Amino acid sequence: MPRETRNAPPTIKQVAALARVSIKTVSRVINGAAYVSDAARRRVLRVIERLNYRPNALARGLVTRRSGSIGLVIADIVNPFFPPLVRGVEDAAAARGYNVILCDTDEDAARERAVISVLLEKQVDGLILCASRVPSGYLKGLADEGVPLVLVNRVLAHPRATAVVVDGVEGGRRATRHLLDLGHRRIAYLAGPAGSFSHRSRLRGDREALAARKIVFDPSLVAGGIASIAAGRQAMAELLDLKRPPSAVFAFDDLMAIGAIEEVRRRGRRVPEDVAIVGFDDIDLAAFVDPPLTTVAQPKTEMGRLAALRLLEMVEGSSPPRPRTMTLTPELVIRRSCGARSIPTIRAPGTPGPSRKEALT
Amino acid sequence: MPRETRNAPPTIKQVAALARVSIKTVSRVINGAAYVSDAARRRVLRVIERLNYRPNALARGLVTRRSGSIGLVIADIVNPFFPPLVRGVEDAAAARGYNVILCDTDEDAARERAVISVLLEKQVDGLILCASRVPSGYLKGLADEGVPLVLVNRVLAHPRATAVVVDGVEGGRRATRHLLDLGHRRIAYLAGPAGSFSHRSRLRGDREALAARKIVFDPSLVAGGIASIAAGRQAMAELLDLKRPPSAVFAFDDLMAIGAIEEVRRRGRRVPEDVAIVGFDDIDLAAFVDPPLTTVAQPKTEMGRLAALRLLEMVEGSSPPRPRTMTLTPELVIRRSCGARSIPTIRAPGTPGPSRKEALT
DNA sequence: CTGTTAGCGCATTCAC
DNA sequence: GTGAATGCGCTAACAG
Repeated sequence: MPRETRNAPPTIKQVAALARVSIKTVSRVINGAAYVSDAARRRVLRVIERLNYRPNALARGLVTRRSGSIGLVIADIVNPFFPPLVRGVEDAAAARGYNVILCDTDEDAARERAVISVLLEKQVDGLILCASRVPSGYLKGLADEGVPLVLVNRVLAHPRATAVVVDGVEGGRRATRHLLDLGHRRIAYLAGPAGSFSHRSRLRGDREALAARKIVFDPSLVAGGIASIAAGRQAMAELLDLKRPPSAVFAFDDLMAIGAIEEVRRRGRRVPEDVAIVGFDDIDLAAFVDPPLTTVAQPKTEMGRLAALRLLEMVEGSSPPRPRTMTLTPELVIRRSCGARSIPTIRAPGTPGPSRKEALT
Repeated sequence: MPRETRNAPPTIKQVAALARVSIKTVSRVINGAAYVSDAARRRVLRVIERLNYRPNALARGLVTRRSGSIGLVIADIVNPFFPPLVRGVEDAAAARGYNVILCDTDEDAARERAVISVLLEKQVDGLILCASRVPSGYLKGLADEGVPLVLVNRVLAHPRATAVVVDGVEGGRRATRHLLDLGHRRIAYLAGPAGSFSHRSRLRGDREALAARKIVFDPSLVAGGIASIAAGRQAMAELLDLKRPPSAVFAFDDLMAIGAIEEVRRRGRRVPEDVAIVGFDDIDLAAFVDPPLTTVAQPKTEMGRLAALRLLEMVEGSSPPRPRTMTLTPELVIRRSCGARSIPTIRAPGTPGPSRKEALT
């Protein structure tokens, strides 16, 4: 029997009345705690069933100071890097009875602050921040307030903040070293967003690998600044227009690497014969582009899972889990965009999963 | 000055005290409504700033009966079909001040019921259900309760339910007709999940197109049942093992189509020369696989946007918007997996955007 | 094992 | 223009 407006949902009071018990008893059977006589419990359950009663989580949260929701802040769910990560946190959260409120920022610091603010008003029990672009001071302020906080791929020097990062420096080193091992000497870097912590560390790894081989870093071999296919294409174009174009490029992420491949081929040149390309992330697409992309894989789902697990430890436990920063080591996945001896079949996306290593902070 | 535990956040009461006004006045300046003297407002604002006060949305929701959150239920965020859709609803929701709580069901009806239940406990203001697998009766029950409900790619005969669907029958017709126009007569169908409404309509479109050309539908030319690359590969294998294998296949979605391409090539045969393949969805990957996939495009972001807009109309307005079912027409994107005269350059993903048509219900 | 009494933080009648 | 009182639906002490 449909009615005109949203029906007033049944309350715990009505359930109690119909079951002829006190409110508290109903509360007890709902929360499973304490002892309730079997008879009473059965009556209550029957009424709950009949009324289709659902406890109001807002009311509950108001008193318990727990909303049962966590906030997940990412750059953009359409960026293929994020779905696996989101899924990882969702699954871990759901397993412990939490929901996730998802917010995209497009890497805009102002929007990030705004969504964090709203999330906090909604009384989320904690926050997972990916691709965070707000100043450290702001983040420390949150941590000082006592907001459980987990950062992904960014660290924060604060006793109450926690992070899950994959070692971007090492990833950059491995990428560039791979190119060096293949004989390349003019290796370009397709830069990610200037404000990005990941970008900085990958670039650092790149320079370290170069330095280790006594190759001087050439700043003219850096182009880009936005992580997208289009930007990768554009940056590659600039590089190709150089008097002495690079023979290889290490891209901030797979999206840029794919754009770079497109641009190289658009000009009638070949990958990897004319230009070798390494990406970063190992998004699903990477295995399917032509040629399949050699890339530094991040364990995305695992990162999400770990971030959620650590966050919930902070929420439910007392002190932040140790080590405060959990560092995972990324792995080079060799496919065909570099001309190295490649594995025979296309690697199924997400199969091997990079190794994991914890580092103290 | 960090403390050990989460600080007790400031309340409206403290703000009122420090600003030397009543609670109500604070409430007024926060909600922007009613008149407040400039002096009082300024004082309040200053205190809010100083205390870093954030109104407690749970408490507010308890009294207003509005949580400011909507529930978004999808199959799996890792399936490339969903991110653009999710982004569409997120953006539309954010623009009106709503957050979205995301839940994956993996197309499991029991899990779907469970997440819906939790979402309702959290007092979401409405629900967007994609890839819904629960019985219609259950959905009608929700609608009867007065829960604002928008279904995506599924319809529900109920005066208070609303839907955004892309015409799967027409999509199927276009896909198969395209193959027929290319001269194919043995056209297989890679089936999606049996419980899927999208699957049923696409299959129907396929059969209608066949019938229109007086071709008898051959049930042995149907394989599959799961929407994934692996399942597509598997199903294609079965088809290829037939005494009389098909010369073309229409796949339930792009993932299956990509799996099919892989299997065909694994056997040393070519796409489209030996087997022509059409997919459905136009996920980003489709433009990048080799050969680029001809597919029936769904306007994913737009679907999400419309779903959110309609939901919020129901939430904030009185009656469900008309037409109750909004039908979008999908468009065939011709690339190279069918051997048709294809467009010269790779179509940038998501560029043209299928046409839109509303249909009354 | 069970009921009674207080609020949680806020918005909302009313008066003033 | 503003304030005091009431309750949203629920949990948490405490008795009993």
